[in-house]
Amino acid sequence: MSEPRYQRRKQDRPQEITAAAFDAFAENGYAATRVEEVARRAGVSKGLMYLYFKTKEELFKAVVKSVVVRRVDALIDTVEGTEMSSEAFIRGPVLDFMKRIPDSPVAVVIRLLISEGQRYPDLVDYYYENVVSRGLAAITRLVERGVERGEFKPSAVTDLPHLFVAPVVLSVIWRILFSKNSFDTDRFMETQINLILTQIKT
Amino acid sequence: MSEPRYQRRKQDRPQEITAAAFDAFAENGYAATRVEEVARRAGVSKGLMYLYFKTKEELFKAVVKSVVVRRVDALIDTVEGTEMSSEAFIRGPVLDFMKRIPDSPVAVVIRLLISEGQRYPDLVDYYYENVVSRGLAAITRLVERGVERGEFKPSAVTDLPHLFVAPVVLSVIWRILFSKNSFDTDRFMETQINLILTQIKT
Amino acid sequence: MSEPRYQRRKQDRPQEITAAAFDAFAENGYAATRVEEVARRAGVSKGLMYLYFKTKEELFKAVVKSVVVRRVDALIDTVEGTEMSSEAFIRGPVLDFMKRIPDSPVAVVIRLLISEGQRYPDLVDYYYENVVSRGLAAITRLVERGVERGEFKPSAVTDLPHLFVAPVVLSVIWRILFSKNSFDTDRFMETQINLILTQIKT
Amino acid sequence: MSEPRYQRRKQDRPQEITAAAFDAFAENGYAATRVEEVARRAGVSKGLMYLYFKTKEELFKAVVKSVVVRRVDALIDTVEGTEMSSEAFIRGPVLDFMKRIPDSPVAVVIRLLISEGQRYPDLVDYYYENVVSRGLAAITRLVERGVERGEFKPSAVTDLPHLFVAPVVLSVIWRILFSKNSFDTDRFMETQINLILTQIKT
DNA sequence: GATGAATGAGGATTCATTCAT
DNA sequence: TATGAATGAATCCTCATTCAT
Repeated sequence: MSEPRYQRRKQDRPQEITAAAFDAFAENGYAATRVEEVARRAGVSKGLMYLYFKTKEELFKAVVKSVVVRRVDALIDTVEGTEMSSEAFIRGPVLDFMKRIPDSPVAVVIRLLISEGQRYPDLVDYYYENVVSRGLAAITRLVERGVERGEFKPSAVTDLPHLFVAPVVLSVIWRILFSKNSFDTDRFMETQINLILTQIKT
Repeated sequence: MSEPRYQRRKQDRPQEITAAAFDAFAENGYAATRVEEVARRAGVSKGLMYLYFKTKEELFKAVVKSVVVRRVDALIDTVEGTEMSSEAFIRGPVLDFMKRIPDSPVAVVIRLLISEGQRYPDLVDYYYENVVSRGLAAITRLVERGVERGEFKPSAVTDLPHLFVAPVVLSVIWRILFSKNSFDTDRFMETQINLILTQIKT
Repeated sequence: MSEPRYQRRKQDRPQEITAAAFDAFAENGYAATRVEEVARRAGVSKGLMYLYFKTKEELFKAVVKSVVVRRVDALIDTVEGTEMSSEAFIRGPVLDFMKRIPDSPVAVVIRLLISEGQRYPDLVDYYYENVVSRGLAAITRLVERGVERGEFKPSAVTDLPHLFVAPVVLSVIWRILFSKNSFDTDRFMETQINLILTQIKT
Repeated sequence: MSEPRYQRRKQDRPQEITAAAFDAFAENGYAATRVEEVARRAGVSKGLMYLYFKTKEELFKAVVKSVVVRRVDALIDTVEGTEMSSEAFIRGPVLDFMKRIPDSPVAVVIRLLISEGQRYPDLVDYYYENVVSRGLAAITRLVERGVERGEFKPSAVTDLPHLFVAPVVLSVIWRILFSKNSFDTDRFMETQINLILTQIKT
């Protein structure tokens, strides 16, 4: 009947724990989440958590690092590999990717970084280097490729990939804070992309 | 350390305390700031603080509410009162206002809301209604006025004032997280405004 | 009827707490004594202890330092100030002092130092310099004075003040460990003093 | 780190574990030594340790009991068996034995007993009966034999074998606490033996 | 027998809040 | 009022001990 209350599952534990911690942090934030609560959600004892993560801080860092990275890499790879026109690529995969972010774990991580980042500068650095910097570089590359191919004309947009990202950031923050006053973030992003492309298309 | 400079008058106390709390929260976040630290900064005893604010939460709410509101109202009033063309108004006062936000207390409040907002929904509501909603309405009105006057053509921008705000939000978040990898947020906002105006101008 | 459960007695607290801690450490040793237990004995809350002593370790150090020092100084002063013959001084005040040690707080401190000293080398150094080294120097001085006065002949005892101290140390350890198999430590010390004096008297 | 060198034989396990525990306790004391650390040093799993010693306390008792006993017996036997004069025996084997104690495991056990003895009175009793009491009896017997043989005259020393032991105890404590301010404990013990023998020789 | 993953009671420490002065 | 000493619930973390494998 009852589950064995004692199971050896060394392989899966770290992920189970970070997953549980992710949920807990997402709901209550880092400071307000008790280690015991994470353990409970992971179906594990408090002590076991400390076998895998030396401190609550380390658990936090593991949680943050466990999210995102793969997704960015995937997108970056596609940029180079695709046969699509730059515009089609932006209106297609890039926009899709952007639209998914506000509902993805990324939004949670952004919230956590904003809340706790000041105390974990190395974590912020990690994120800047692995996600932000590479993401922006990918967009820049995409625009440059459009220029090289004669699809786009040179413009300020080339050094301001932030223009593409701005509506995503606003949408994420909006989702975090004002989910009950939602607005159509998809259309918002589409409109911004339109603005940009209209401007730079040859 | 920092002795109170003069004998403070009682009626200034609450503001002095919220100002001290604002600084402390700005530096360390809400959870990591001790009530005692706020008292020390305000040059006041812990006990006295509790005379003005019944709990740390209440102090937090007072801090958040103490920021921003006046500024938004001022801008909103100007929209109606001005003789300037809509474009000139946007490129002038509005853009100036936007540029100042990332270095203003607003950035701090945004950080605090993102960190702690989940636990204080009424505070988020307060902000939404008094700042966000009214700010966006003001932008919408501005664009509409441009349309009425024949300066702008009707477009999606009318119901997406968020387009104006997006670069501000990104800049704020950037300042909070990546201040050491700064980029030219002024030029960023100008470029976005350009994008929008180019599109909607008749 | 009931004692007020909340009393402001800033002046006395540190001593009350170290006194309570001394008793608790004496009974159970450092590691086995809970901070809460010390607080209970001091009639004080756990939290208050941390107002006066930042950690349990610091409390421990304060306890150790609170004992002994005055006594050693007093004896040392007397050595120089007295008119007594060296022999009379040794058989009188010195022997009395020695006899009292095994039942004094010093015995407790010695036990604590032996138990925990390895982890607090600075505390051991403190004791060596303030108690051991000065105590031995005082004895050496006493013997030298006897030689100068022609009461004693020069001998190995001059550089081995430890000979005077050895029975005290054994008595202390005995008291700590074998109090239920007590032996006459007073007579033991007298006999040792006799041995020494018989040997060095002119 | 330290791989077990050979496939150990089962019958050696308990001794290997107590030896490892002895080293660990010697370095860090009982309370500060983790069972896991002992297991690691013994090249054995934690679980296996609990097969041999039901609790950490039991292991501690085994460690304490594993030391010393044989040496005392050996010395006691020699007292009766020897052809040497009492003085020669004391200045020879006995003094040698004494000199070796401060650097021997006995010093560690003394420290452990002083630290933890209060909680393990049966262990202290065990030590008193098997080591202290018998050791002192052996010295008493030795002196008595000297008296019987006309080498020594009757004196207080007969019932104060502690006089022989005192410098050993001081040396042990000194070694434990002040090893960095070492002094010549060998000469110290010799001088004490000299004092005693000079006094009691016929 | 062995292992070491898993458990959870126990203990140090923090800090918002109270209240005697 | 004003103070800051005093309180104690809350929470992180450790480590002896157990037990599935």
